[in-house]
Amino acid sequence: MELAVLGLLKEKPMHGYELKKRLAEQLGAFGRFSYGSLYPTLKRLARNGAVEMDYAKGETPRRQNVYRITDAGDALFAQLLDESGPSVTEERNAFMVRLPFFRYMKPDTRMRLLEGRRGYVQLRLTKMATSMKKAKDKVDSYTEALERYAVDEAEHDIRWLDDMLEAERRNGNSGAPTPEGAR
Amino acid sequence: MELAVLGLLKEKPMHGYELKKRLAEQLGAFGRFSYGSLYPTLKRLARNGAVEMDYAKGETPRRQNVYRITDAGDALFAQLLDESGPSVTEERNAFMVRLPFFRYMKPDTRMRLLEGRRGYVQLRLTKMATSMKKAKDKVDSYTEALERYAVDEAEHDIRWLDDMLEAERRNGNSGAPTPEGAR
DNA sequence: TTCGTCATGTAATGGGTTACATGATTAC
DNA sequence: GTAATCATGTAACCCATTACATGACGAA
Repeated sequence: MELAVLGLLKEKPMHGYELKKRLAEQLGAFGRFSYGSLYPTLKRLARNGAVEMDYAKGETPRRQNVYRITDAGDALFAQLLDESGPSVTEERNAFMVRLPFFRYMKPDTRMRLLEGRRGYVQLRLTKMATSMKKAKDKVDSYTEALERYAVDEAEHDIRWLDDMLEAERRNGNSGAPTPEGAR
Repeated sequence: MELAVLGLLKEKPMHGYELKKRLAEQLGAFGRFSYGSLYPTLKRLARNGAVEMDYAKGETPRRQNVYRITDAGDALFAQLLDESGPSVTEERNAFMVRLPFFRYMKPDTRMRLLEGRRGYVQLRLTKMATSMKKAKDKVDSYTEALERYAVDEAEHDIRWLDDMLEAERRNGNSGAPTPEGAR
């Protein structure tokens, strides 16, 4: 959430309501963003100096409370992008929420995430194949539908990730040095 | 989490470790289940009398602490399945986690969920189409990839849900009465 | 004897969810 | 005038995440 808010504010200053709309529009498929978490997040970020409001301190206008990202906010955002650990590659939503901000990443962070996600999805696919062979015929139609869904999605994801990886290598010049034995 | 644990325990009594493995196997693609939430959940369920352990009270054996669902647990499970509100149709993972337990639902609860989810996905699809037309050409390739992913998924989901709905109507005899004008 | 995996938990921390509460402005 | 939507927040409650801590058992 913090990350998404900072990323959107990097584009341009906005007030909470607008932020909420942008979040719903762009990331609505990969997470829910309610006022109950948005405003506290904004408050927290303001407390830490990552964002600032444009109205004179002291007053609390009821309307259009615009937030602007600060240098500290920029730094925090960069750090959040860079620190992305296993939870980002293992949770689809966490991964997807970062996608619109890939352009702010260093090329090798991008590669790390894409490859990390691909590896994870591939691993899941293997595990699913194994466990489905074991439990074969013993599942009802709903579980079967779930399994089919999960397998289809994993295969689709891998194709999709491969496309992105290829595009990344084509123009991006990766960031990873040429592999050892490849000269 | 509670729901998933109860659902698995309905199949047969299990200890925590086994439960964790089953969760990872069947639902790993739609949520992460760690010991840090599993054991507290089990504890909570035990406190509320929804599950019971098989060892003599007082002792705490270090090994194979088997949990069994009680009648109260059955009731709680049924209630959780039936109460599924908007969050279940709006959050893919919440929906998917329920899928293996559809067979325990009343036919009309099943229909409600399937139709609810379909409606929600359809709505998202429409909204995405609108907002993409507005922001056309102004998005970078990563955002574009995200949008394509979201649209593809939504379309796939609708086909998948339609298949399930059709199957449901074919044999299930729905539970919904024949529509008014259809005689 | 050491590695993997079986097996069970706790503690702190933090953040999300739901529901509530309020009021201005715009369009019909 | 009234409904929709713009706009901002708070409070309580709960639960998930992460990291930590421990130890037995089986196989190599």
